[in-house]
Amino acid sequence: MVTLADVARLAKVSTMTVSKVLRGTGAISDQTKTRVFEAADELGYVPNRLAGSLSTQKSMLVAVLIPSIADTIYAEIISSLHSLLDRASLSIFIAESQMDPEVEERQIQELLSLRPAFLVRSGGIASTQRTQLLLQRFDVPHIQIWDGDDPQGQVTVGPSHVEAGKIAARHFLELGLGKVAYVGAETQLDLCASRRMDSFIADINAAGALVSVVTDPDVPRQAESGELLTRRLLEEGPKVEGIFYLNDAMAIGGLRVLLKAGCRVPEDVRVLGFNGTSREQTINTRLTTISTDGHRIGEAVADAILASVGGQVAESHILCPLTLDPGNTT
Amino acid sequence: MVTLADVARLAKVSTMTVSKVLRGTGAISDQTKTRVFEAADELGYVPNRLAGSLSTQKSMLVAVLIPSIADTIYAEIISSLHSLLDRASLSIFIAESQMDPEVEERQIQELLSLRPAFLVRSGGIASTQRTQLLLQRFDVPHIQIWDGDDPQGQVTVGPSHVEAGKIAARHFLELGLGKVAYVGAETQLDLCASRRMDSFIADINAAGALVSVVTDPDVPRQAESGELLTRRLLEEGPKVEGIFYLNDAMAIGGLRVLLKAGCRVPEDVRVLGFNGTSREQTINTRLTTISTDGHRIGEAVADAILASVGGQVAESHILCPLTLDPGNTT
DNA sequence: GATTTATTTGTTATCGGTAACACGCTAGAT
DNA sequence: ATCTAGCGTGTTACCGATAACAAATAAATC
Repeated sequence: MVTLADVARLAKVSTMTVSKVLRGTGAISDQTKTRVFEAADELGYVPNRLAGSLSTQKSMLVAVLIPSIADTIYAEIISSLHSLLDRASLSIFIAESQMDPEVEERQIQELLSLRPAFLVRSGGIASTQRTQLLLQRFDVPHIQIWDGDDPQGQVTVGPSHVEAGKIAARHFLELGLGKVAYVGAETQLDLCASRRMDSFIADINAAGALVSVVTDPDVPRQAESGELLTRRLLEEGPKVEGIFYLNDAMAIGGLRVLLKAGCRVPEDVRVLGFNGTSREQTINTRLTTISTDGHRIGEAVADAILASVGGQVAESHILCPLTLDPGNTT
Repeated sequence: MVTLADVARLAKVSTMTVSKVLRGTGAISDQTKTRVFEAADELGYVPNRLAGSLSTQKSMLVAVLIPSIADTIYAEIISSLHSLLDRASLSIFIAESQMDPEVEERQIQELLSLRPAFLVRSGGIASTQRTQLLLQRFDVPHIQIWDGDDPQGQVTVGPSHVEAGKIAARHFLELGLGKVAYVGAETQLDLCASRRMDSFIADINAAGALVSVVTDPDVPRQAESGELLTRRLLEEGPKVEGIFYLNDAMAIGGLRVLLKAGCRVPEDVRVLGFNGTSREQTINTRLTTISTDGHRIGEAVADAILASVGGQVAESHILCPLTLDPGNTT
């Protein structure tokens, strides 16, 4: 492996000089500069950032902890984050928490062991005591994404899920619906989904329009669960005019069941999802949903990181707008 | 920041002893073990892997370079890869090449500067000379994913895109179609897509069934481009009975245009995509497509990495199966 | 009780880079 | 000619860990 010393030897200077030349610091004559560059080039030298970071005590690494990389919203966020951090030579390493506080704790420990310059983590999870202690002790600049409701003095970027529930409720009430249901899945661990549900239910209830809440802590948040629980809802009996689902995947599952059962959508039943379907995938039926722009979150996070690395303190609480994304199911 | 020395001081032993205890190496009495553990716990010590890696000359880092994180297939691969590498305390670094050889070169350099123990990169891209030189020089164990056609002595995991084209052609021919078209987009940089196209065209041509090839190097591979190019295809005149698209997004765009134009699908025109739509998102119309299981690729990659880190050499060329994923558009 | 052997712990050097400062040299001021 | 600046380059110490070996302590053997 080629090291600074190798380059120094070839260029007949000290390692320090090479270090200075390659980083563009200090005063170096043009003559030695070119000699060093040539030597580095000839040897194909690539600096060892592990050593560099250890020495400078700053790492150029950004740690990202999210529930799941396969989740489009997070993939989107990371993608735009990457392209913006790239220019500043900040590298991204990722870990999945799977929405589990215990896993989160372990992963944060792993991530911190690389001494990142910044930590991005998804909020909306009930972190363990130790996790909080760890973050406090390490005092890594960090930002919490996705959960815009619960700043608690943290730097936060994300939408308000309370507002999402309210938007959904308002939408149904403005359509004049009097019989509305909510369909969810396991939400003990997902504080954001819980908040959407609670605020939705509260507003619908206040209007006297709530007929049913179908949730099951033992089913995953997938299309199949949407099918299952919607079937359960239909069996329960009460006529329903509008259903708000935990997410788009479940809403699509629900849609399938409703259509198969002969319900007309949106004439008989309106269906509303949350965050997930992409316009790219829409052929005929487009699910009406409430969504946030992941790229926007990515940008806000990148801004905060670049500010922090530059020694400044970022704006503390950025609320991302939610939009009712009209389809043809409501 | 808490260091080994801090723990050692508190436990009244040397740093070496602490190091041994925490890594479980060497012979240490139970007595000191507990003292050390307690001290580490009390201080909330998290080892510094930068320092550790520098010392041991092995990094426990896995670098991943893919065209785009937002692409579901890669997100899927990374997700399963992460869960499998997690147990071995291997961390994942990601970077996007955007299918651009120049960007790839820069990103590989960035990634190599972290001295990863393993490099995963997506193939199907015409790497620059310098990139190849760099990889050769560094001699990092690495695996090439996605492109299963072109081993070139490399360790490779992925589907054969030549075969994908053949599967598509066979499918159309078995349906008895005599007028078949291909619709693509910019593919100079994407060797895999080119291979699919070429082998598809060759086989369709051999059967005398090719009526049109519509590609445009200046449009991105999105649904909108599918719409645009399908419109162009329809305007061109020749009657078409089957269209194979570069990917699912474009196929879905095409579907929209075809349906709007009054074509019945699949009665009048059959539509076939490649890799992308998820069953989760399907409501009524499900695009027939050819796909590979990203999780399977992830597993194969994880196996190779774990073997490599364990000092073994992995199997060199794993061809992932492609399946014709039936929908209702062919 | 002396010697060997096993067990446990500590010392020193090193990984590849960088900060801080020291040194040598040339050039202009006196 | 001597002194001082300032530029260019090198020295030394350290970042936080670990490998390899040395030392100290305890246990076992004769």
